[in-house]
Amino acid sequence: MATAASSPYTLLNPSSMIHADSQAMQPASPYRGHQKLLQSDYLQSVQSNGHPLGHQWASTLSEGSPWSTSMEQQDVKPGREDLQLGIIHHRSPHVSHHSPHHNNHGNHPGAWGTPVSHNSSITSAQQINIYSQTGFTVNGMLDHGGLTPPANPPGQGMHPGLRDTLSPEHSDLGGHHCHDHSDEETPTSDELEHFAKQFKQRRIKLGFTQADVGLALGTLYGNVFSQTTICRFEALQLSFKNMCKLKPLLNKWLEEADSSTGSSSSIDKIAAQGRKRKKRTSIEVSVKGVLETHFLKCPKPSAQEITSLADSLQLEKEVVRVWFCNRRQKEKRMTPPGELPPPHEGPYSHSGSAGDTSSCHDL
DNA sequence: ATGCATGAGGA
DNA sequence: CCTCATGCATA
Repeated sequence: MATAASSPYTLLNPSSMIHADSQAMQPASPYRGHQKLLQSDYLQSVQSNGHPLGHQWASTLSEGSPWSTSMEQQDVKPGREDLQLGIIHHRSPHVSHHSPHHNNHGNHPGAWGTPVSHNSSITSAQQINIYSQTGFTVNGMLDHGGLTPPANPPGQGMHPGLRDTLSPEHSDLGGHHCHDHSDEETPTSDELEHFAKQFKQRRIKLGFTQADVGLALGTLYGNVFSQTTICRFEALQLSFKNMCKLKPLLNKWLEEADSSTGSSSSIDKIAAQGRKRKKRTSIEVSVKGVLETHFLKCPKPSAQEITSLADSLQLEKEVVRVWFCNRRQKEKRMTPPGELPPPHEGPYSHSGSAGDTSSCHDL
């Protein structure tokens, strides 16, 4: 049960509540140009390492990483809200200094496929940093009754169109570069991985949960994050860009948490999104299998294919479409700490010929 | 920790 | 429609 007719929304027009407007319909290749490119992209990556994009994230097993096996740390919260009473008052003298060692795993810059050389997001992040440094600590910010508006949407400042195409040469455009900040330029995958690992450890050490951190970020910088996001960050399950964006924030939090051992987490409940969320549809394993099979054949099925697929699987079209979207995202993120090496071959059905139109057929 | 979902932005 | 960042709900 709980398949197609499980959602209460199914009673109505599934699309009536969403946005069933007739939008501009597009032929077939909306993105990178040609599907062929896409396909080769996928195939290439898969063939390269066995996993897409060939991210070598989990290649850091050199130093007995404590974050793999059975490291179970869920809720070790000593009482963050009541933390004002019996708090952990043991701050480490100096534990924060990462060794400037990098480049060891044969990792090349931009291992994530999309080397974002310079993100405006980073820049904006730095802006908020200085902003928050205006002079109030965690304790000092408790008077947020009036809610001091950071008044700056940090996450919105990034434009996905900044693809650096030139090498780091001495290109003088107009003579404008006068920034001498500490660092946080563009962390490498290696740095990110290390940071994530350290972050997790310290977080646990301090007795904070992932959710706590998410909320703290909100009170500190105005950007709330959920447990999910923090979790994904620690697990390196975000895109490179996303990781880069979050790192400065989390780093700042670390500093704060470290310095203010007697901090009081103020919980801000600004949740007011009266949005009815659709019940999570549970897709049966067998159905998932079918979907995965199709995904291997064609990661980006057309609307028509989705429709027919949904029909045969007795699922809503939206569900199937979303499933594919999520699947693609999953493939895109970096290799999870789980392990890499599946010596297997993913897609066993190579179209073979060189003159493949790269169009998904088969119906 | 993850699966399905929403939404903004983009071509 | 897609990608991408993010999160509720859940296993």
